[in-house]
Amino acid sequence: MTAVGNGAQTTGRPTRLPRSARRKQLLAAAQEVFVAQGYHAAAMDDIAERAGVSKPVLYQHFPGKMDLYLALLDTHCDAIVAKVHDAMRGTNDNKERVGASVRAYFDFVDHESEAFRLVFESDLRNDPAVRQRVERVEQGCIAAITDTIISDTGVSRSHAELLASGLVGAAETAAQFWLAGGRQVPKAEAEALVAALSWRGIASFPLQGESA
Amino acid sequence: MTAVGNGAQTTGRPTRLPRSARRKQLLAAAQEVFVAQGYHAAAMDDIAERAGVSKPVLYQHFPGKMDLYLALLDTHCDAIVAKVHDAMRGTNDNKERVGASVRAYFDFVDHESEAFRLVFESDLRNDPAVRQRVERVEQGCIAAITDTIISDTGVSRSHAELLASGLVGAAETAAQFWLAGGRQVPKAEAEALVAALSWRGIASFPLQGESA
DNA sequence: GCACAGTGGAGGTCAAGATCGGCGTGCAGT
DNA sequence: ACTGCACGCCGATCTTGACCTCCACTGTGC
Repeated sequence: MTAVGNGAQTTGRPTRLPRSARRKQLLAAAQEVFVAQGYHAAAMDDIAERAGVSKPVLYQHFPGKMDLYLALLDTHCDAIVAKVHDAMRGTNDNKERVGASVRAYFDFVDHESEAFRLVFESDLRNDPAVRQRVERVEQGCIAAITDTIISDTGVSRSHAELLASGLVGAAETAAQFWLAGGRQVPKAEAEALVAALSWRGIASFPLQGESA
Repeated sequence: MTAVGNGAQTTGRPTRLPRSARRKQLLAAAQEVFVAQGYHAAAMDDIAERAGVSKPVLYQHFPGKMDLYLALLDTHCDAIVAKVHDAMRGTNDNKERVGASVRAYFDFVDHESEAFRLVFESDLRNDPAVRQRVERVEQGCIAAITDTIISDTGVSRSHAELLASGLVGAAETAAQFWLAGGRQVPKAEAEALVAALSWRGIASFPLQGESA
């Protein structure tokens, strides 16, 4: 049962890989398993088997299961935050910014590896290290949008943060819903729809104060 | 160390409670522990100790840890879906509907027990039974809003679902952000802000088709 | 005074993360 | 080219920890 023949391996026989290549391959295998099963249900045996190696090899590259998970998590956390930041910096047109942000979320979610589940559906939020990273992602995205809202509308920071969190939530949830529903709407159309919803929501904020 | 003296108990000494009262107390203790630690980190010993009883008693009331968790989950899943449904049925004014929905999420999140974490931050989404329930919540909320959107704007169902998911995500994320940030904004003000964002976003949809 | 019911602490089982003695392969030196 | 070596890999194992049950005690009603 340590039999090879899984898709992630280059050859069908146990090959001796250079250190870095083996590491990358192990990360890829771990990601597939974590995404498919979640952290707790994923066994180190599963990951090793998926990679076509034995457990000791895994432990020769990573000290433990958590380190493996955190390595993957860090990669993708950085990715989504960077995408949102780029969306803010890429233009000065706020409507464009909203569109680009929404696209960022859809792209992130639409990536074939489904790695977004590591961030959005982690079953380890109770672990401090993971919690910190996941919260940092949301805080980071919200902060980027918050700054733009403040400088362009003049509402208070706490209000702007709340608005930003709403926009982030809309994009995030809609993107995940779109994917889970089987892409019933073409991607560009879905993005445009959510962008329109968000833009119409936020656009008129500078003009009139929010009354109770 | 099995000493009593925890807040959840009526008396400080081992008391003989009627069946249903004991069950309710066990559920309350379990909820506190699950909310604070998550499913995996919560031990049955912790729950029993929290309730001031011994483990056998716990197992006389619930067959296993999962059953206990599902019982709690079901309660709160029903609660939030019902709240959103009520928000839709309570009025015919769509602006009011949006406001009531947002309030529903804020109320749900603001409940002192923090039970919303069982639904929104469950570390058991990978378990089929739990996944089904959590997805059913989101689907249920989205469906209720979707129906209203369809009947009042005439957009296609798939588009309406996408819009509804965006609104749900905005309310959900904003409510959680508001709470996590320490209620920096008064509740009514936060609700009004998010409601305004959502209403401005959705209100103009019947008038003009969403162009690309 | 006595039977009884229900509690409390100690233990079994099992799964999963983390590790040790063989093995086969490629290489260097002569 | 042949032999000894060193290194990376694998099968089998250990241990921990958490869910789930068994022996002694206590308080009560007759």
